[in-house]
Amino acid sequence: MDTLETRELRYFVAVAEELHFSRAAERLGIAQPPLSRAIQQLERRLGVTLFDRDRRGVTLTGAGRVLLDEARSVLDGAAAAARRTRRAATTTHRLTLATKAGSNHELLQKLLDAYAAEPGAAEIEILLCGMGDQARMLRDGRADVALMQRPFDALAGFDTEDLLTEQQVAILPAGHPLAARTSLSLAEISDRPDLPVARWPRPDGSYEPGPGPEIHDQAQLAQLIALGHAMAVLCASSRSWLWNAHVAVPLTDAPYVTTVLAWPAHSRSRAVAGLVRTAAEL
Amino acid sequence: MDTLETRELRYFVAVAEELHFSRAAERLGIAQPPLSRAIQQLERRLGVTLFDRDRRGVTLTGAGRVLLDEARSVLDGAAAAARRTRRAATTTHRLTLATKAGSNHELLQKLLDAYAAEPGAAEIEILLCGMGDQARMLRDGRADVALMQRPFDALAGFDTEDLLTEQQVAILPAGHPLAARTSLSLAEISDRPDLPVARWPRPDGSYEPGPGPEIHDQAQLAQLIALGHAMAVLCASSRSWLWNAHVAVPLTDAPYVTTVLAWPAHSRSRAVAGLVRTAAEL
DNA sequence: TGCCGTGATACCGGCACGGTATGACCGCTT
DNA sequence: AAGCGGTCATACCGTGCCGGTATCACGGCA
Repeated sequence: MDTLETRELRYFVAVAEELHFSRAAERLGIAQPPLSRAIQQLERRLGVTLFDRDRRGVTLTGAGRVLLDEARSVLDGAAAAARRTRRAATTTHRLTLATKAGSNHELLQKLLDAYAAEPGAAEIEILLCGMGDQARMLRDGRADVALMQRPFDALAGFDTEDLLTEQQVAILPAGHPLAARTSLSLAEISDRPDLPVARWPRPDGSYEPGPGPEIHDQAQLAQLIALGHAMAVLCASSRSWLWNAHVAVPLTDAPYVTTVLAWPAHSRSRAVAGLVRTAAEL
Repeated sequence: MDTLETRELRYFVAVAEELHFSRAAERLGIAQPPLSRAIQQLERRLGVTLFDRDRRGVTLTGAGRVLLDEARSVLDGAAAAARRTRRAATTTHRLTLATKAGSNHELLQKLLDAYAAEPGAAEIEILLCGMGDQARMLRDGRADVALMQRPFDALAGFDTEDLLTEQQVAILPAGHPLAARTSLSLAEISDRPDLPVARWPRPDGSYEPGPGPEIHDQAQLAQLIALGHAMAVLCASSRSWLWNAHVAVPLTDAPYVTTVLAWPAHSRSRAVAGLVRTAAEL
């Protein structure tokens, strides 16, 4: 059973994405004939036809679609392997922890303090990233561990340790009528024309349609809420960065949010294991 | 940023496992000098020394240990990619579901029935495997989805959908004094010389030391319990295969067991997605 | 029916991979 | 201390694969 070479997978992905041999070859910086040959060779080795070369164009077969997913995943893994190895060599005994900027400050502080007290603890570097970038950082080897939130972040492919489960709260401008309440339901805060819910960007950078303002970072969100132009739903620990002009009201029927420590599933790093152990004992 | 070739990774893993260039070369079926050269080349390309070539032998550096994990994971991924692609080509529109033999019969039946009723449902092949083999089957591409149990099975690296959470029960021989109870605690059933807890094999095939009998499959377990030679702790749905000579008593303080549907994290197969959707609606 | 554009084929050259021979170095033995 | 066995590195060479150029086969289109 001969194993696939990453060169073949790179070539295959290029063709599968372009659905055009000449353009794919150009993108790869090689000529078209060698590319055709490489793909044929790959198909022969697998014993599977990956493309239908119809007149009027090239299309993926079912097996081709499967291989496209798989190949991307393998190539990402290989790139991550190189990056992680390089990082391990240069920044010895150092962990990079990715976290959403500004969230879960107390929890992070507690984790770092507890870990620092461990014997043989590694230095920890904090990598602040925006909305859901932690998964990418973890996947491509720029970070060793990350703080993420269930059910918001995509945890697929990672190993996790639950750290903290908390209620969600509505963040309102202090003067608003709802701000006086001691608790709220989702129905009460949705579709209010006077106070729309702010919209975060999705992983691909787009926004889902809706009345609320599009926001990019927490500072902007804080400002908008303080001005009375929007409200937001966040987890309870966000209270730590609220202004005087903000009020947090618990939401009784919103799903609970669990903050987890996540790391690549196959990681066997001693330092990661140590951090996870202290996290589990928090 | 040049990407690693799987050939280099294969060579590296061989040397890292043997810690001996000549033996590794023999295992790879090549001569020693080309292997030395390939490793040097890899080290140059990464800009990282992976081995300490000390007198009295070769040892892995820290970065080398990292790369060993990563390389194994990438190679496994590449092998799985080939296998999944081949399977996709030969067994069109067919899903392979791995599950522990005999467990969760009702749940599986319900899932299969519900899925079969979906329009455009794929055929489903059931792959019965022993203790925790599902993870391997899923990882190496022999299965598309699996039924697994939290917290028993290692779910790292998979995407999951919770199906059913249930209590654990103690399975006792009908005549035993404890069998008359309506509930039990873990403390009450542990370390009983008259009725030891049966021991399952671990993933590596070994058994942890203890007084109970070593068992291999469910039939054997059922027999031993019926004979009054052992007891076992299982999840409540195991009741479906109990004999008349067995009694199941709920355990009040044992952790709950969640049966989940698991699939490779990066899978985007239409058929898997369909099965997951129906599973989520159960 | 030319013409363009597509992917496939034919052929060739360079280079990287693998093989053989040998070197450098170390530890062990006598 | 010198010889020996063992290990990895170096030197050198041949070959096979990869990639390039030229060209073919074929379909769509004016």
